[in-house]
Amino acid sequence: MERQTPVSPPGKLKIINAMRTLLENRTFESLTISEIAVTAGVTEGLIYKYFKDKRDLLHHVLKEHYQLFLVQIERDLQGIDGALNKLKKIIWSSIERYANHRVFARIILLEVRNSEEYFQSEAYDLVRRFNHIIIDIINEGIAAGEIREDLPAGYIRNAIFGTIEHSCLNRVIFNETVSTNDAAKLITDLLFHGIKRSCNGSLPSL
Amino acid sequence: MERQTPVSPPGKLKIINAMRTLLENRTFESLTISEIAVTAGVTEGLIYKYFKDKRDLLHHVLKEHYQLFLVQIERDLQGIDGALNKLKKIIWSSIERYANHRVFARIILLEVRNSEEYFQSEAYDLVRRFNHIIIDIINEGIAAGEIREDLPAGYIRNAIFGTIEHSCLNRVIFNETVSTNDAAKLITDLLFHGIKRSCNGSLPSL
DNA sequence: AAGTTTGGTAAATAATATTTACTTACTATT
DNA sequence: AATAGTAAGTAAATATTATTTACCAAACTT
Repeated sequence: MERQTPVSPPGKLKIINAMRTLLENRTFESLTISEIAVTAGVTEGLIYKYFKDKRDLLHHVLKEHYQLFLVQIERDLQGIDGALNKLKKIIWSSIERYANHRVFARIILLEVRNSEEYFQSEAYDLVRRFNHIIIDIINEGIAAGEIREDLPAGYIRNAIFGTIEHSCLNRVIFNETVSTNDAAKLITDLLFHGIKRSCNGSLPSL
Repeated sequence: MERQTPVSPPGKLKIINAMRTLLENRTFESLTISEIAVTAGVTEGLIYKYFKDKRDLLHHVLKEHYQLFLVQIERDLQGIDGALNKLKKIIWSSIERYANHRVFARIILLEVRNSEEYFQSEAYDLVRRFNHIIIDIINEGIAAGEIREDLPAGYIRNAIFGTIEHSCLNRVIFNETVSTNDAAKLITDLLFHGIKRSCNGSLPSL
């Protein structure tokens, strides 16, 4: 028995593409199934053949985005040595992603988290995988003496992502534009050296 | 012409209380207007007399919560000198609030941000006011030489709230329980001194 | 060639947010 | 005291929209 290449039927692809297109200018909640169906050129019923409900369709689109992002991140990290250097790169990549994919920034930061199903979805599985990557790097840094050992790795991860997300949130909500490089540099510096003024605080060696 | 004390009619109060009660165990989206009306002991129509829509009712409940929180914060800060000490207290108060008001933590962190109206609501006005307080403290700290002057105040604020919110998010989603004091201490230490291991990093003087 | 799966349609259903038209009671004014 | 006006509240109608159901046709299996 050969394994069939599970190529998606055209209708399914059209639905997914329509969803992505509509999300470009519209909020998830404001989209109606009928609208999605019309844009995709299929009937409403077909959407429910391939997706459990409207949210499930969103999660699918999001999952595809995360898949690309994870590939990109793995690639970005190649050839970089040292936990702090890796974290620095991850911070940059994350900010760059939010800046260049405003739609997904909006969805991820604002629109998807208010359903319990999201945290059970395959999309969120990929978020977990990403988290693991970070935690591993942090632990590597602690073991190597690069990162303080008196802070739990989970808190460090929360600080990194909390800071990034909160910073990007303002950009999403109020449509501000900031240079990715500047933001990444500032956030890295802040998280690595802290906000307190001290003997070595203002001269980041990195 | 005397100014009338604008005392809320009983129906309105019943609606607000019903909403608060229902939110205790239920997610906002899952609540129906009819359910809220039945719980409040009023008819559905009355809800629309006092609130523009379901969301507006949520924003009202949230606003009342923020009002109490702001009063509490102002009080918490009294008698504390030094920007870093004030920030430390604010971090503690914020974490304490999320820990002791899990319902509002859920609403604020997950359920309310996916509507544009929220960012125009009176509830969000109070968030802005809170933000101003923080920014002022940060600038005070920079002026006094307590806080690094090469980091924009906005980024510092984002780091503080991003870290707090991200940390509390995990607790809300996965129902973890962590001691407020421990979390506050760790987060403060992390933000003040950074994650990088350095000569003075592991011996916080605060 | 018969049976079964797959891609797809079209209309019915059901849930539920919101509106409308209407009552009743109170408050102020002359 | 009569009346106009307003605020609190009701009950039912409406309208939107997600979701389900029943059905069709082509393709694939054996």
